Amino acid sequence: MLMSVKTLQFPKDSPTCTTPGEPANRPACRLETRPMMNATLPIKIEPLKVACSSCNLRELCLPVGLHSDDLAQLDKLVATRRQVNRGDTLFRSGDSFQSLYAVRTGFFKTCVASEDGRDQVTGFQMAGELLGLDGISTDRHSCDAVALEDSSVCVIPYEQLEELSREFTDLQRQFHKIMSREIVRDHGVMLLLGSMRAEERLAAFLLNLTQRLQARGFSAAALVLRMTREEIGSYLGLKLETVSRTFSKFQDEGLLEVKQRQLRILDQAGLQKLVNNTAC
Amino acid sequence: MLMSVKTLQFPKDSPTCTTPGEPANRPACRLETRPMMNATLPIKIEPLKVACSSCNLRELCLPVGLHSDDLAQLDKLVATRRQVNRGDTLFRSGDSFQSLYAVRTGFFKTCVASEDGRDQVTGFQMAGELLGLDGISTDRHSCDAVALEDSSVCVIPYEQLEELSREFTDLQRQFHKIMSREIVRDHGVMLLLGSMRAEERLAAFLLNLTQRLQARGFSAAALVLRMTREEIGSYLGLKLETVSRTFSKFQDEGLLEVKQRQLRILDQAGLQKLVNNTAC
DNA sequence: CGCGAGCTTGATGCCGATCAATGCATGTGG
DNA sequence: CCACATGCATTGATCGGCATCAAGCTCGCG
Repeated sequence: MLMSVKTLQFPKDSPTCTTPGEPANRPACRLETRPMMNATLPIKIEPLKVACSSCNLRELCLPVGLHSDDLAQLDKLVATRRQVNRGDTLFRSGDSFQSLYAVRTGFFKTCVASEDGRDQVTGFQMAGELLGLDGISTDRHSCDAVALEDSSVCVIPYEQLEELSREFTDLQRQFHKIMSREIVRDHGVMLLLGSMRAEERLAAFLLNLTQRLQARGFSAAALVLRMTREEIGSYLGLKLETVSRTFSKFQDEGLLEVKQRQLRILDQAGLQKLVNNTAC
Repeated sequence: MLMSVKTLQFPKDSPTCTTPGEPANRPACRLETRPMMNATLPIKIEPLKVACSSCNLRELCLPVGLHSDDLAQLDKLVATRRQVNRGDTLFRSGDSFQSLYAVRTGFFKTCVASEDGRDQVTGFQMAGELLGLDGISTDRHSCDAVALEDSSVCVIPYEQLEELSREFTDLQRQFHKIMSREIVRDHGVMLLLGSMRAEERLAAFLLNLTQRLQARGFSAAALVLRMTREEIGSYLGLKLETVSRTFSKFQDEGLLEVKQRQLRILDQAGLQKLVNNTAC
């Protein structure tokens, strides 16, 4: 979240994707209220044939900028999908690292934990975003990835990705850009956590969220939060009460309409101002 | 800084390097007090032949795990050094991205800025650490890298690195690990900024610093800070007064001996306890 | 209907920010 | 060499934003 922060509102890299418009968060992201179970059921591996070349996320995901030859190769690599139900983990800290995952549908959070129990949400991932980059460093994952709604991911075996990217320059380049972008994003979050006040943090968070939804063809104005106040708070370095109060404040000021997890952005410019006009 | 935080004190990846021992921060890192000038003088490019294969940092830097063939290739790639004097910038946010840099001697900080002027130190880099990974994502740097003492870096032309890493699996792997490690480190900093109190932050910071110095053969007990209280504060999301007060508190408690920038760690275990025992 | 998870809202207190003064080391110019 | 300026660090006094503690509320579900 939060690219270089200079570009909070208009990330340079947001792919071109026409935005259909209003109908509040499309039903595509369904949030049926099902029991939130953390039980680790036997993992469903669905060897459904999925072709990157025909995926409607290809302009957002790993294949960005690849030509048909390369894409055909990538199709061979990304052969399986995996379904992850709400509340289930895709991987946990300590798990051995084998694959990266591209979110196909659904929504995830990643979080790290310190041994004394505290944990910190380090990001929220939606369609087209990659999960698991943390695992490359030590061949073990260093965070948990948890589905916040029923989701499916494309499995990208890492060894094979390395192999393929030795052959295809464009794929190599794209992969490196994705890793670098994650680093830049993280720096933006550090800036947020290190120097912004509660209102600014929440405003920045909301703007970032709507941008990313918009890039995926959703309305920029209406959205449904996939995460709890506590998860937002963890991500932003705030307590859930503060998040809640700040939502209420924004509502009082006419910036937002808040009904539990249903949000409507009424004054985007007003939110943007909050992020910029700090001290003054 | 701050790897996965689980491993704050003993990072798995710290290379084996015998530690010579006591003599307080070796004079190698000299800090002659020269005028702190920010003027951008004509950049000195020193085409000194530097061989990774004979560099005493090769067990800490990009060459980790490479065999002699690969190393010979890397030597061709990394042909130039660049001197960066204290206060000068190696690169700035917005500069076009061409190369990565490996710190050879000296000490750097990197910082990002929001357009309203605030800025945030995102890291401190010492010998063997890589600078510039942020630039890959957009072909422009997204942060400033500033030398905190007279330093020299090895210039690693990025295009050539990509090329070479297509040829040499080990180099590719090592490079990916370095990027991933940076991501993991960033997550650790987020945990710190999002959930720790001032004392814990400073303790974690000091422990991390001494670890890294130790990995480079310096004493774990005595060190000279290369950065100001304000820079430490920026990195840790605190004000300089808080940093100063916390140093004093640690001193009162017998954990440290603080004399301006000269530090002596008196009770490492005590600091470690602070990081773990939070709310407890 | 009643339970529970998640959300809202109020009252209070504390940690760290802010404001301000002083100290200390270094460098400069008379 | 001293007086002074400058940059950085320390320390105190005060203030405020957010955490904490504590009720209630809402909504979906068994």
